[in-house]
Amino acid sequence: MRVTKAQAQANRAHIVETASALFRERGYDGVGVAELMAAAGFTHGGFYKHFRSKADLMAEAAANGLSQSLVNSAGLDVTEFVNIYLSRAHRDGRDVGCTMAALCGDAARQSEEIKATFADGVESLLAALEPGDSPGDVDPHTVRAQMIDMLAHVIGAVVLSRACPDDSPLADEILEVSREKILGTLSPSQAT
Amino acid sequence: MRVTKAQAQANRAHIVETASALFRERGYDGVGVAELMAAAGFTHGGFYKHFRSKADLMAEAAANGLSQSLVNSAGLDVTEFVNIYLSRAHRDGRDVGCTMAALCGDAARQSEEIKATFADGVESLLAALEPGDSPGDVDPHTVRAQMIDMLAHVIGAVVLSRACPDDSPLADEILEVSREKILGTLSPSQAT
DNA sequence: TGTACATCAGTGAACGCGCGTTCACTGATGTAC
DNA sequence: TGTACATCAGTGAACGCGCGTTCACTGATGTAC
Repeated sequence: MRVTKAQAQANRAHIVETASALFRERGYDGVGVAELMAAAGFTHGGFYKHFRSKADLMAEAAANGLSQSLVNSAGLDVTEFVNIYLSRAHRDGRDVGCTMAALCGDAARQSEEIKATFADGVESLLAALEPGDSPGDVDPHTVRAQMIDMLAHVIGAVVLSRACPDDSPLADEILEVSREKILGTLSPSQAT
Repeated sequence: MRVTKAQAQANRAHIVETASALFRERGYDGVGVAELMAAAGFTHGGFYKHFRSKADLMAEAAANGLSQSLVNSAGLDVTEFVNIYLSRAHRDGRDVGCTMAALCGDAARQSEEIKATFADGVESLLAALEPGDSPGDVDPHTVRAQMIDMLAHVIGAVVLSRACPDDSPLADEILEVSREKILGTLSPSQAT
């Protein structure tokens, strides 16, 4: 039953990606090792040939998910980013969506290692986004503040919207209202 | 070992409050029935004399915690609310802080009943806060939109800040930047 | 290039443990007369 | 008001179950000669 080195490496990566999606959908406590390995197409025993513990995988899955978000949004104009982030599709697609939005509530209760991974994810995302056509303020300090605030804002809107019942008017209202307000903050003309 | 009807009722309320604090601190999956009852000063067997299941208690604890937030912030001017909400003290005191900020990430994966409880909590909070000295727009629709957006915004800031390592500069930066931005949005003069 | 042996990714049963829940029991409270 | 009995909040042992983790085993891959 031995497998090629390359194949083993690919299998490992596949497990990490499967875990990343499952954790986003059900939370760290909501997915067991056995279920996870089954979802990835393996039996659970082999898990410890790849990872020292479930906690190790959690950290790796977080890093993987965060860098995935990075890839998805690198070079995106802030306006595009906000529109995608606050779409119903993103809110309803937890497993393929932003790891921060899906797991930052859980991350707060996890190890310092995982929290550090999240903090790194925030910094990377800030660096990857294009500030867009801001008014005259190209002061890096101001731009960074604006980006941090924007990120907290969109995450809050998605997280709060997800906490409402499926198909509830309030869930959609939160998304729509926040999108308008945030875009208004970003564009040169201070629209409402 | 029987106990006065009034005492039993008080014990029940005490269990709900203990649960509300513990769930906020560790999440719904992070606290077991036995540990919870011990924290409230009882043995675990008696739990089912008060609640049909752990899920039932979760819903009740959520409702209790949300109405607690309501009491704490009823009649508060929005500016005061934001200042308190985005304080380090609130971020670091999960167990005594806002249930929405502590558990909305978890709520998204729970029953529709719990989600409905959260949605009700949002509506109640919106009704309880004083809009403050907004410019000229006393249009209820506009005020409501502003309040929803503000709520998503502060929750996002707290949740994201909590996902960063303890005492990390970024955690504090998120809080400070967001506070400035949000207060700027609320006050008549559009400060940065 | 071919043969002999070591390696190790993957398998599936088993481990101890803590979970949510049930149950027989206790004894003070509540109720009926 | 006093007595006899039913109720039921709280106790603590026990239940089945799924969890994270360990282990002996398999057999194709990798390596040494």
